[in-house]
Amino acid sequence: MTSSDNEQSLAGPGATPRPTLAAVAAEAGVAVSTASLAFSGKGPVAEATRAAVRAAAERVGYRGPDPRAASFRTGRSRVIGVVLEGAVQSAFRDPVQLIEVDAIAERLSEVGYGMLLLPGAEDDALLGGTAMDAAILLGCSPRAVTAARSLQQLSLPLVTIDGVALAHEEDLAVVANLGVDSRAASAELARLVAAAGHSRVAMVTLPLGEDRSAGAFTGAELAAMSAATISIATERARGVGEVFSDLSGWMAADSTIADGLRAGRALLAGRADRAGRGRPTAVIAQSDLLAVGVIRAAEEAGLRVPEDLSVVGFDGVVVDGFPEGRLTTVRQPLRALGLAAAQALLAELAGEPVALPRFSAELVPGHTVAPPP
Amino acid sequence: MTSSDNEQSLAGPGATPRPTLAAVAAEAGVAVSTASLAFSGKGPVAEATRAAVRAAAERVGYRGPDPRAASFRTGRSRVIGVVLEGAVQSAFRDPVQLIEVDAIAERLSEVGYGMLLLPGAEDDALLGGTAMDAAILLGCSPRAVTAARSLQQLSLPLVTIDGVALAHEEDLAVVANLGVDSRAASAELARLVAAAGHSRVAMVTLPLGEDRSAGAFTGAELAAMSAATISIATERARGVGEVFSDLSGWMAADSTIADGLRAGRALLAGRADRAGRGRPTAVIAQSDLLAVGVIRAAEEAGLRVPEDLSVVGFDGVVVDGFPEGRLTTVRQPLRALGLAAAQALLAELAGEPVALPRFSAELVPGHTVAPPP
DNA sequence: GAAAGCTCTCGAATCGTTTCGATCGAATCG
DNA sequence: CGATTCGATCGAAACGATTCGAGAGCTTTC
Repeated sequence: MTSSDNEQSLAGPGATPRPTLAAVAAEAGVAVSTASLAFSGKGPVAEATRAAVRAAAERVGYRGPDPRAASFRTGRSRVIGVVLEGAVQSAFRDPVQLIEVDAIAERLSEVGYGMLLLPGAEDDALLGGTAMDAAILLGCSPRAVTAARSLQQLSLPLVTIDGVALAHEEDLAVVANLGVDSRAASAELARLVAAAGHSRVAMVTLPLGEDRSAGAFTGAELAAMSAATISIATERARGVGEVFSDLSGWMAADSTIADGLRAGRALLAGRADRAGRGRPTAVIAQSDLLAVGVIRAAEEAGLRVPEDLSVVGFDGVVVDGFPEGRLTTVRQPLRALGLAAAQALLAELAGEPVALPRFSAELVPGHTVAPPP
Repeated sequence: MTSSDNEQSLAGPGATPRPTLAAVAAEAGVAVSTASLAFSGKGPVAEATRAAVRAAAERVGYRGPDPRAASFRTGRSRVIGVVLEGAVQSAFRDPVQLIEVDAIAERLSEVGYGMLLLPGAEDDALLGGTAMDAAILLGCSPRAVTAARSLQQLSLPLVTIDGVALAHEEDLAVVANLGVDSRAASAELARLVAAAGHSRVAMVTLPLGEDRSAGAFTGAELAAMSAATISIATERARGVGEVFSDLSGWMAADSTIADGLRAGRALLAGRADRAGRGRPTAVIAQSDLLAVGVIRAAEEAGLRVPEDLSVVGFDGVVVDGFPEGRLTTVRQPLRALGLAAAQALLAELAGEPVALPRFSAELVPGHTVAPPP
């Protein structure tokens, strides 16, 4: 093929109008209502009639009910919206969201539902402008709260994953807020680090609030931010805080290896940190990607992991180019979370009670924690 | 938040029905048709009336026309489908598709269109079951051809990106087949490698056909496969073939760093390849991810790039953890391709002529090619 | 043999919006 | 001042499916 076959599609005037159920009914010599019943297999229809309708449909080239008409009549469009935190690109650079969305798509397509991907843009016009039956919100940015309100006004069933900020909005009636107990899982990891004997520990966090600018923080600064905001990052920080108080560290702008590398370089630079302590012997990162970045920084600095530096992550995802199972982390049941989110909405739409399992993170011991040198 | 607040949404019986335009019209004391005109801003409506209608809408809590009803009436649902090759996860692990989809989403959301993500599953039920106005097909798997036929039957405008296989299906009337000239770009890279003096060159290809099992191939095998199939991989192989005939190499199962690493290990194992030649001095990889994997394999084997081994890629994407601009490759205008695909469909839907720019790949010289040792 | 109970089919209403043609009043023009 | 035009508004007709209640033709039962 060459660059761009500017092939004018001349489908305009010659386009045959899509055959309707009325045409099928006429062809089969039955009423439209009967044709509908026969085709959908809902009502009591004689086998002969059913066959006749099917044959007629075949003859006139009927390919099933027009989804637009059907969704108008039934009030259901068989589409579920997934509101991302930001652009598609940034959302899907993160394996966590990627796995969740994949699981959602999988479950939805099993039952013939479509997935409408909604970049969490500033503009909520899309939310009201396209038909959907329910929505899943990923993450817990302030934007998600806005989106949730808009969607709520349209009285759409809502489910969030990791929507900690939304869970605290009293007036939002949400079907479910899914997610593991980030705080407990973080505490568990922190205890593991403490048990190995570390005391000079630094933390690499996800963005703590709206402000996405990266940089170092002291324990006091972290405490102030944690008090003011509710987010996944502050939840996890609180968990670590149960074990290590007054931790300083670095806030990353995003959950990427590159950000982790930057964080690692800053933390391992050798000079004392802003609180006056020496180089940390352990780093608690709030995501696996960040942790891998920190490990890369350690290697750059000639430090061995875990002999010279212990590192833990969070999420339990497979990081490209990093041996699976090596990193000490906790594994979130991301696929299960995605499936459950989809399932919860499908049940809600079907009018069935929504039964939600409990989700918990599982410790992955790995090989990146050892006693301090 | 704890694991799973099983918060029963009791919105069922108490749910207020969505206010309709009729309610607004009644409140404002005008006809429904006038209310529609006033609200949409289409017809000639007196300023006073418009204001009255807006005020009435505000009072009754009208939040714009029901998208289902509107799309039923107009026959447009303001949704465009994007058919992926496989699961969401595998499609979006590839930065190439990720950037394209991101660009599509961006353009669509600018004009208030939604993006329906359709995993290219075996089942085409979804394609006919949910309302969309047009579709974009990514990649050129055999599955895409099937999907294209289904969508064509629904007389939906179609655009492909890198749909070389589809471009050769005579009976498919497609608005546009977008993509750079992969063959020419590959030839350009191959000439660059040849100019550096290489003759023992191996190729790492993307899956050549339906068969996705990885493994080594000889020149003859490659020729046979190229003759039998049309795909991005065979196109690029042909381009390289213009410069180096009878190239052997390795077919990767997927465009990932891990697959590139595997390929590199196999090719650099030191023993002669199946055609009896020694270790290659240059590797032409069909994607940047594969190329980075090969470079990692070279490092593992203690080879320096480019001093001991030259490596080129394809795509021009930023690979996490690899310095931007270092890899010798060609850059595809991926964002532009995505934007153009969306734009082409929007124009087609608007009945405007579709003007497509020419897309060409741009050589990124990089620093991974040098004369053979 | 009539009443009751089936199974199958049908007609009609309905969903909420957009759009087309008609109408009505006021302003413009000759 | 009457004829014409134009802008603003309205009523009604779609769009295509689903669904409900009614009824037609059976068979079963007393």
